[in-house]
Amino acid sequence: MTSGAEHWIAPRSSLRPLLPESGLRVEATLSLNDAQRRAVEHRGGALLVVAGAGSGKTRVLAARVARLLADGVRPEAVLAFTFTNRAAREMRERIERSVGEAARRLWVGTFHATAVRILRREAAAAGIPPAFAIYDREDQEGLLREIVKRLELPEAAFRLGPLIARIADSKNALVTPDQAARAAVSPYEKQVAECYRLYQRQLRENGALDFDDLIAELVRLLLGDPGVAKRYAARFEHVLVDEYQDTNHAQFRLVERLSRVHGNLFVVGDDDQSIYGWRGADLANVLEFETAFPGAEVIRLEQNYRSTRLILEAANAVIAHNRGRRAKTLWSEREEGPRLRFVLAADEVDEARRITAFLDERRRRGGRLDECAVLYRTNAQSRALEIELRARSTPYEIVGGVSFYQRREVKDLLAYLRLVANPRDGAAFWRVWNTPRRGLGPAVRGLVEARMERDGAPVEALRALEAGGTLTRVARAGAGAFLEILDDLGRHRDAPPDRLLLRLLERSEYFKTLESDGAAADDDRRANIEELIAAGARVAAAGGGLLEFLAESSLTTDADRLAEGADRVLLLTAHNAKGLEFPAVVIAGLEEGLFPHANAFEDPARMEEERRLFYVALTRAADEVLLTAAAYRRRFDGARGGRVSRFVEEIPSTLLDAEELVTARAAEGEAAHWGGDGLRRAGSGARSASRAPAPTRADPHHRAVGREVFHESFGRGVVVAAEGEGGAAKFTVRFGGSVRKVLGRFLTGGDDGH
DNA sequence: GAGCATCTGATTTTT
DNA sequence: TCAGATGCTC
Repeated sequence: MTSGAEHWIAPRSSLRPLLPESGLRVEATLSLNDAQRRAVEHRGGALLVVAGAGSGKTRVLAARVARLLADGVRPEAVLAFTFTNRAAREMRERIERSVGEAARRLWVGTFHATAVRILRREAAAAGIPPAFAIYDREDQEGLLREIVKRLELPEAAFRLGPLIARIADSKNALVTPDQAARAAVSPYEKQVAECYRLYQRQLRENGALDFDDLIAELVRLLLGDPGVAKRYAARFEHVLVDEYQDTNHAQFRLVERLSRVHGNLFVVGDDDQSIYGWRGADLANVLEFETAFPGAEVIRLEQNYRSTRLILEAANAVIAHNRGRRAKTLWSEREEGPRLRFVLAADEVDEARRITAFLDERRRRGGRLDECAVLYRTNAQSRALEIELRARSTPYEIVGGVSFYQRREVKDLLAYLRLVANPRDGAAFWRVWNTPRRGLGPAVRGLVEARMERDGAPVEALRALEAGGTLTRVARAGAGAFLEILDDLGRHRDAPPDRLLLRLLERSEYFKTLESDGAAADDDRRANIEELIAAGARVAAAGGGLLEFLAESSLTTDADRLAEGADRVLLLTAHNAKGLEFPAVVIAGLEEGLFPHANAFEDPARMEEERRLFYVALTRAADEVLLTAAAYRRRFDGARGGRVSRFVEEIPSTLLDAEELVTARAAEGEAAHWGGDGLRRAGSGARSASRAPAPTRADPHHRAVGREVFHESFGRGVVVAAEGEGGAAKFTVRFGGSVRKVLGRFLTGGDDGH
């Protein structure tokens, strides 16, 4: 088990960090600056390292661990928490480079992976099945959908998303269903608490834990079982935490419990990079570190080794607008570098075009695509970019979105394996009991559910029904076929996961279901299945089995699958970009309502988090930054125009090279009409004056785009888009700082075509 | 029970 | 715009 467990915490060999920092090749401790060295050589006790962006925190963490080992600390006495597998992998690799083999015996992993590792060992004490399933978002939704239905709650008021978020909040705060019920005041809160209670019962019956349970159950175990708690706290002489600003209350308690015997707690964090408040991250863990751990010391790392001075200045200026932070100012010894560029595009298509043009231009200067990343606030923004990049044959790779392990075919196959590991896993059972089709539907489902009252596991309930005489001939045959597959797999449960998958494919004739779909989609699916098999083989090669494979599939995200080598631009959310760096960074969609997102408008604390997110995005850049916004953007509910993001305005104009979309008409000398709030800076940049006319498109209506028009109440404006014919024609017009959709007949001037 | 048409809600971020 | 859920028909 131990060697297997190592695997899913450890890196997959084919993956490498995207861009090793330049100082990396130098032997770790040789090149440390004074503050870094003080951190690495800290005598022990609690230490908070406030590490600004690009200040070499990963290096410090790795050097710290290497130092501990050099001082004679046993590797298995060192526990290091990270938030992403990528960070865990990187840390382990760095340590391995300086200390070699011993690094493998360290406990380095994400909070969740480490929690799984401990919970599997201590399942009996924790009162959970050792082969517990790990439920993802989809599984959670499945359970809660049933519960909302059963309680006959109004679906509109009890949407799954907010419901899951509330339950997660409770778990992150270590609040049990009972406590939630007692604390509930409003009828709504009471019903949420009831959902939570039933949900938790369902999880138990399924032998499953959700993500938040992994941490919460471990904390509960450590708090409730002094024996176990003492064993682990005594074992880990040194506890380290990366990205400490992202810890929530449950994680704080976990860290606090585990470090209490030896008191050697080494945490690294940057309050300015806290971007997971919505996931329960509590900035107080950083801001009040010395209170929580009396006698704790604090060391600041403020020298940035990544970005040019201008980029850093811009980032400092923006983040200075936040109040709740530990004051610090990053500085760099690097050159000044070019100014940051800002482009206002007409719409998201134009924006994508400008970004592609930027990439092309950079390539002409000799740059490589894999030095570039396009960052955005929401995954949906990738679509317009993709279309344009594809049209221009510019290679790209999207990180995030629908991840590999969420693909239908992958989840289907994994559901079979989940059932082999844990027959009580209802979510997995209902997912595949009739996939591929075998004549089992709602009628039989009712029978199975009734029978489950007695037999518990759905697999056993179905078996009982099949053996009995109640099923129709078709259903009976279907049930028999399904059970046969599960039994067969069960007999080979100890086989390597890839063998198990191959056996499953053969038995279930899963490929046959693919043939009914379109050929292209089929090829995709086949490729995914092959990749899944390869993943299984990798786990097997590392000594892991079924459980390790399933854990890996649950705890691995798309961001962890970044491969190096290919020369392509990376498309990813700002959240996903944390911890990465690139010579050139594009931040797209810088509009009020998008970045910062509209949901943060009413809440100053959330607005500060948006700003931190922008700060994170900006500080990913080493040499070059392009900021883009679209005057109007198509959304699922129609066209929407906005103002340029306040974050752009917070960058001192001396650092900004503002290149704006100027219409054909305006180029003749009336650029002022684009001068809305965020756009006032026309002319501050060297190349702002004469841009090409607004983009033309095949659609004839777009002849109006770029025209200057007049509206009775809104005044003068410029058309950014048009649709419809004649009197029904609608125009999207930018009036000063705002963009509105208006009917053509209310417009005058320059509008000859309609 | 399967397959098709229609409707609806979603888009904030993820271990 | 689109994917998934729901409802209807065979």
